[in-house]
Amino acid sequence: MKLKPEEQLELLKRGTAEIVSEEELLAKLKKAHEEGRPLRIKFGADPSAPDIHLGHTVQIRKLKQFQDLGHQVIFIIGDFTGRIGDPSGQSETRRQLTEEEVLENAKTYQEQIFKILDPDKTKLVLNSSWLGKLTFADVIELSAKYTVARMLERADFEKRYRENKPISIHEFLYPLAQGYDSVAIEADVEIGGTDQKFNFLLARVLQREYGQEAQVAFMMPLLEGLDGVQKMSKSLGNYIGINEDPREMYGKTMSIPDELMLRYFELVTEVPMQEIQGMRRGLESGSLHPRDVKMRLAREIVRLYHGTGAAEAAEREFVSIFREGELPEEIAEVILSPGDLTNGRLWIVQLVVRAGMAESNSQARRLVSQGAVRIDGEKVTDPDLDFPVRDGMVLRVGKRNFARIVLP
RNA sequence: GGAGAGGUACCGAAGUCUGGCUAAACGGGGCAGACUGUAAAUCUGCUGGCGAACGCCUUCGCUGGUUCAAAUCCAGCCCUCUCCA
Repeated sequence: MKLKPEEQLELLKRGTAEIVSEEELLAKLKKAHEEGRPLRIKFGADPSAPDIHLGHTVQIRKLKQFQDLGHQVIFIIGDFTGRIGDPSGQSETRRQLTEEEVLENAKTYQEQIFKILDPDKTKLVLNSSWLGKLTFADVIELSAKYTVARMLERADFEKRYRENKPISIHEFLYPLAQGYDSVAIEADVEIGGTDQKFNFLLARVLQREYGQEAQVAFMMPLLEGLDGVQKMSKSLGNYIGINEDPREMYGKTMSIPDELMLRYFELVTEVPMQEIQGMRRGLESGSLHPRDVKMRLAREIVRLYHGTGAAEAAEREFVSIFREGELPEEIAEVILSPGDLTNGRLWIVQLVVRAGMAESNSQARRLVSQGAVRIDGEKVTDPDLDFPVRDGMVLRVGKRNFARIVLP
């Protein structure tokens, strides 16, 4: 596909938070077009978290878009910078990963990103391959190119400085190292979240210092997670992973706040903008039910990672469980051993724990007394009850946790 | 190097002077229930462990001490911040 630079720019602008600058990007696109060479699109990934979720895909899909327009993606695994730890708020210096771990993670990354990216237009590299070679003198030279005052412009540094929280010297090296990556690979464009703006801009300064043309900083919004407030992240547990089970994916999508639906459509699906605008109007006028729009969203998302069949199946099951109160088609089995039972009975609290639905007896006890526990649809509220166990009975805790109890 | 402030549960933050009534106020977050569309808003309950408990065990930076009793008093150590040099 060979689109005109102006048309490329128009497509690429979808969903972006900020581009520094559009003019520069257009100029680069034009130059690439004329010279018949692809732009080098940089993307840096954290080496320690190879579990890709929808939040990551906002950026990865953008990379894909560049690829579709004929450009080259340089996917950097930040194994070296990972040792420093991105100074985002309170994050601490991370444990240094072993080489094996890094390679293992890199492999996992590949498996996941190539669900979206085109392997032929993706170059996967480790930044230790150049950062690891810098001498102390090189590092001094590098750090001489930026000042403390400018470093403190970075929001989280500034905040911590103002709040009298510790900032370690080595944290200053992180943006420098990341910027040096751009120099090392001669990046034309760097894509990432808005939280990376400072680092991206710093890279521009460094590239010029090292005699290169500055990269375009291409910032995508950070996708809010299931809670609708905080950014999607694994540690907050508000994420939808692209490797998740279709049903989970579908269900999780249905639980996002309504206000986020259109944003999700724009950022994590391939639905054309025009259609999304149509949905917006439909929602505003009331001709579309928010629930139906969200179901479409859930379908789209599942389809991208599991295919149309799985998406439809997930939807059917969702409707049957949550609208019609049926049981899921597949229920995880919990196998009890004869020794667990006394006269064919098991303490209800212990049953919940054994099914992995509570971490302690106390927690399970609370769940029972709060009415969260059902067996074969019957609510059990007495935490002292010794329940007669039947093979194949279904335990339900809360809205979404099911287990089939199996006796050997 | 000197002076001062501080380290409390998932997070924030009281409590420390005047030891016990403190598994530790309050807020946030989380979980569960009601209502729903596994949405939002709202209301309610729970939010260290132990097969009842006003019972026992573990928990207020670490280690030790005083005491019948310590988050609270004492000593040493570790860590953070501020000001001075």
